[in-house]
Amino acid sequence: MIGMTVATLPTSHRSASPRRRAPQIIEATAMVFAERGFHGATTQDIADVLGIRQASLYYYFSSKEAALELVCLRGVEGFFETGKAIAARPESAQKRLSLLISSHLSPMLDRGNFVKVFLNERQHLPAESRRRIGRWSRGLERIFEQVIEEGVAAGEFRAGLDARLVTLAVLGMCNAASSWYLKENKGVPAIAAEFSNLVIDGLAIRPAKRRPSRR
Amino acid sequence: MIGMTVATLPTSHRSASPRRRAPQIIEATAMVFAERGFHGATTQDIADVLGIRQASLYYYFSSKEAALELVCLRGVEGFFETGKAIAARPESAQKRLSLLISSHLSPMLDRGNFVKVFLNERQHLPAESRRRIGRWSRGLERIFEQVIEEGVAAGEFRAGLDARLVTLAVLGMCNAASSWYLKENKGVPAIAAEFSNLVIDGLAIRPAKRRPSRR
DNA sequence: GACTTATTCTATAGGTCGATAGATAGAATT
DNA sequence: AATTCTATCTATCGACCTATAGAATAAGTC
Repeated sequence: MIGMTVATLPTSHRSASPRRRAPQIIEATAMVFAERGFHGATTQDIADVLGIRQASLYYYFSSKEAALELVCLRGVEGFFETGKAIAARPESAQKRLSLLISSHLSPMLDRGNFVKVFLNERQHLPAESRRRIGRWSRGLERIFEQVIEEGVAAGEFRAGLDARLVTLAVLGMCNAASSWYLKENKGVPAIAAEFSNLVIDGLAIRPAKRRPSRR
Repeated sequence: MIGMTVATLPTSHRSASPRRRAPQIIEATAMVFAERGFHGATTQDIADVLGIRQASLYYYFSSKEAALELVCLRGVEGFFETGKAIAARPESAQKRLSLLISSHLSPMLDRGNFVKVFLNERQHLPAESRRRIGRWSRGLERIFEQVIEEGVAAGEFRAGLDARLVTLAVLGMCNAASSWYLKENKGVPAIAAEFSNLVIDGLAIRPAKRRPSRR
């Protein structure tokens, strides 16, 4: 009664744990979708990776599209919430934008395939979930946009910049990382640092950085 | 004899002009591939756009993959040559990088679908043409990388930056435009200008560019 | 107007893929 | 030991899709 095995919290009311392998199945699905694209991948490909029969997959998802939805959801979860939390911090826009970039890149590390599938294959989701996820996506864009606008208002960033275009630039830059992260041998922190420097300070050398040393 | 119709230059030695509609067919193909992806699109979809029968397409290309190759080739042609010419100019690295960005964005205007298909679907090309096109792609990356390195060597750009990461950032930023160019209502020159400013100068206000206003 | 070439059509073969149905083996529960 | 549940299997259906073959039409050309 005190709990013999570690994790047997009675999820509902009976039996052990259904679909124990679900995480593994979805991981393999993400990998295959990332590699070949949704329509380019077959359920047979996924089954091969797992060493089970094609039909057995349907114990874990009801359709190929449903599997895509699962993968995409794990590809986006957290982004918005984290972004919102960062944007609300009482720090400078520069600092917050750096943090946004960094937090946008870090999921590449442990869920790169999920993110990649979300970015490249979300267009193939059934209409309803595509719209739902699209709404989320626009929300994240707005977070970036707002921080940038606040930076302008606070006198930190150049006046006259197009916050929308800058947002699209920064997101495009970060999202592209999903396509080369595995090939290039760069750590997420290094990428985040380089991107932040680029976005905040640009490439050109500053005449004077931390101390307007006079003159 | 002086030329009744406008364009009847005798292409080889006999008859009129074979495959007159080829440009139109390839355009429709690019559009459909851009919209649904290579595997998501069917040859029937393409035929529907053109108002002809599915089988009639095979008068213009020998296979669906061959059609993809045609589209991808038109999606990349010119990029490398133009880039090389710009890199060789006797101007500052700043100026050349700006020009590279601008020329990398401009094909979005008239061949957006081709570029988009190249960027998103080239992975589905048959092995040989994929490698060939991949080699080209790496060449363009090297052009950006070199201009950036030259900028560092010339003292125009920050020392210590990772030219590879900056290249990937800039290309990612530019390439992303292919996915939002039609939705957003921004002209190519405006995008190019904003991106150049971002990359060269960053977002932050310069402490003192031309006149250190005091303090 | 007969001939030739260019373009599109009809019909269909052949293959692949997603999905369903029902059986089975093993584990857990009673 | 009997029963229930979990996970996977075998077998297969129907739909869809690429590609081919060959007929039919359109558009000049002699």
